[in-house]
Amino acid sequence: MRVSLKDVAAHAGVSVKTVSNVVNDYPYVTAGMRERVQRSIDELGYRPNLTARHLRKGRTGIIALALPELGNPYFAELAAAVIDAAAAHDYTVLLDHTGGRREQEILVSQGFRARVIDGLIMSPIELETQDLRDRTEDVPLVLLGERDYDLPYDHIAIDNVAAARTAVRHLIGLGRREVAFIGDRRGRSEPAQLRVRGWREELAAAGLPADDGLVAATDGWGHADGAAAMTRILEAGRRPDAVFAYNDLVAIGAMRVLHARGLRVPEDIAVVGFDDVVEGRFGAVTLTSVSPDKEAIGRLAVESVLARLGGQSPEPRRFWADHRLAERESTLGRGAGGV
Amino acid sequence: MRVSLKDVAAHAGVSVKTVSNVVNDYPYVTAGMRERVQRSIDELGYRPNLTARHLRKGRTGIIALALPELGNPYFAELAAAVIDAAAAHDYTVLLDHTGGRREQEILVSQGFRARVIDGLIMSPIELETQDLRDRTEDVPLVLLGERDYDLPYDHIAIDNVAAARTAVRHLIGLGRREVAFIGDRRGRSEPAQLRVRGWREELAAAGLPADDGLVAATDGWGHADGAAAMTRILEAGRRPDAVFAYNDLVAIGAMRVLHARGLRVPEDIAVVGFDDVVEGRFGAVTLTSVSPDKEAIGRLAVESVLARLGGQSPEPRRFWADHRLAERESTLGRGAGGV
DNA sequence: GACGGGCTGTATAACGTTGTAAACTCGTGC
DNA sequence: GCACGAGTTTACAACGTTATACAGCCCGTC
Repeated sequence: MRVSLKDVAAHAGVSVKTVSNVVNDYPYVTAGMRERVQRSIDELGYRPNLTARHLRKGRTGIIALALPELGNPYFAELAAAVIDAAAAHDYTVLLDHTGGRREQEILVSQGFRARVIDGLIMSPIELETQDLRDRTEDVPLVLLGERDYDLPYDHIAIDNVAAARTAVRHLIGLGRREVAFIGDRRGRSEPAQLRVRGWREELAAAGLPADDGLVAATDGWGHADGAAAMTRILEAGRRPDAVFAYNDLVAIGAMRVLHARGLRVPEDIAVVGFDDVVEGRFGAVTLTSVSPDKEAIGRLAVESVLARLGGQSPEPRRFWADHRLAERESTLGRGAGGV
Repeated sequence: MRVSLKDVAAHAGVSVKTVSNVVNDYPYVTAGMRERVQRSIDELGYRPNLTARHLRKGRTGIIALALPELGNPYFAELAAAVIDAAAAHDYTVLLDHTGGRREQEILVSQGFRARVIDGLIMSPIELETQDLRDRTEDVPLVLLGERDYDLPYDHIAIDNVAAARTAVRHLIGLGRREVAFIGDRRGRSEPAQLRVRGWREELAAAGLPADDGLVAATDGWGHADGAAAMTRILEAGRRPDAVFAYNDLVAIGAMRVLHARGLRVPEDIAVVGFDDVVEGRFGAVTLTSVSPDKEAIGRLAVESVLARLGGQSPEPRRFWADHRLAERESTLGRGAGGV
């Protein structure tokens, strides 16, 4: 069995609480006593049992981060940001993946990790407002990604409509007139809808028609989905001169198809992605992408969830993280580009 | 405050233990009693406190997985495999990232998560044998990735030398004679050394010289490292006809440079990567790669660590997971290829 | 020289759960 | 009518920790 406070106390000939005091840097311990206890601690190799400590304290020091897809580097990079932000507050992150499936998202939001976590940060894909309304769990929850949940939860997002408009404006600025959108999900995803809306608004602002034949829906948001959607557009006889993709993976999948069919990026078709993942910086054609401030998102998420730990319920807030457009070869006009 | 067994017991007018028995499906509970207690549980919305349960039971139901880099899709995909395998045993995975830094790896192996996890699966990069010998923590540890630690820990790996030989043999089979290796780390990484050894052995077996000028060291194993190393080789005036990269990211970074300099893959230079990440299947030129059986690795890792949970210490074992060569365009010979 | 007050250390009781063992409730057999 | 045992429920202790409250001690003060 392992060494507990009791063992150390016996070894040093003091009370359990005194050892605890030394461990916790309680001020009223004489130097001599501190040293004597410390020696026993070192000798026996004592290390505190966090489970017990947290049972007593009511906190575990762990927050969960539920993401739809670890394989998507955007989420991996976001996870790194959250982990770092949590570490700055001495918190550890328990990573979950939901696969973006509603079933699983409900389970997680209902806290099937019951009581082992202090808070939950979740990036939902299919979760519905009603699912959250039904939530009984009292562990603080913070949502990532823009959704119009009208619910008392903090929310960290970037302005998807504005970001999409930035991307489309950039394409139009290159002289493109037929801009396709790849990665809609037929109403099952709010972020996708918002990006489509931004696409539509910006086209309208430029006096261009928003052609629904150029909006391609996908099942998921991986490389293969982008490739399939691009193929579908081309085989329908359409030949847009620009593509705005839901995310970088979709964009890269689409570019793969363009390349395979001999269409040049950006000369024939310019492409803009979303997320600014590292992968987009190393293809044969580097990818222009909307770049959300992942560090800010991670930091805000951790801070929001920790702020609610005390049990206080401040007004639910919506935080907007910044984004910018990282311009690269896939939309190269007269110059610019690079990594 | 939250609902505890005590509250439910009071509400139902029974003892705490009876409620516990109902919760745990203890067989000797009458149907009537079970129903009555269950009603109270539902009414009060009771949910067990895992911290307390685990303090009592000595297990937390959590295993940690320490990986060097979440941003590398190989590790993300591996993590998914581990999470799935753990879920099959009702275990949850706590994900750590060490950044591949020795300092951090030591910390993790020494269990700074002290007592909150039942076991640890770790994929070390810089960790030394001595660091593990100094390990005092008694949480079961399983190592991923091939290292020649002569230590009593289970080990899951693929045969790196054999895998590297397969890759190089494939290149030689295409008629290539000058095969570069990109991604050595000057003795600081055992897997890299083993892959270099495989490269060397296979060249020797084919009667070809192993030219050290064609072995490029890198600082890390990301896209940028591959790009930098490839640039160095070319600027040294070398022009190999094939490249075997430490992993896919390095390979993709190298291909980016080749493309930028107008060298064609595979016509001028064939490329083989390692890990078979999804990203490699969607570049302009799809990437041939050594494909480790990630599901098997995840499953074996979880099973090994759980097997040691009881405190028994069976002989440390070394498990070999399978690998195969996934052939794609970057080594296209006379036919073949595809996704 | 008794008294008050700041400094140290300790005994005890929790936190919420489950294992152990004992106690209670029946129906059955003699 | 009573012992017996199988079935059911309970009291208690324990997991390892920390909060609370208190008991000494030393010191300076009146």
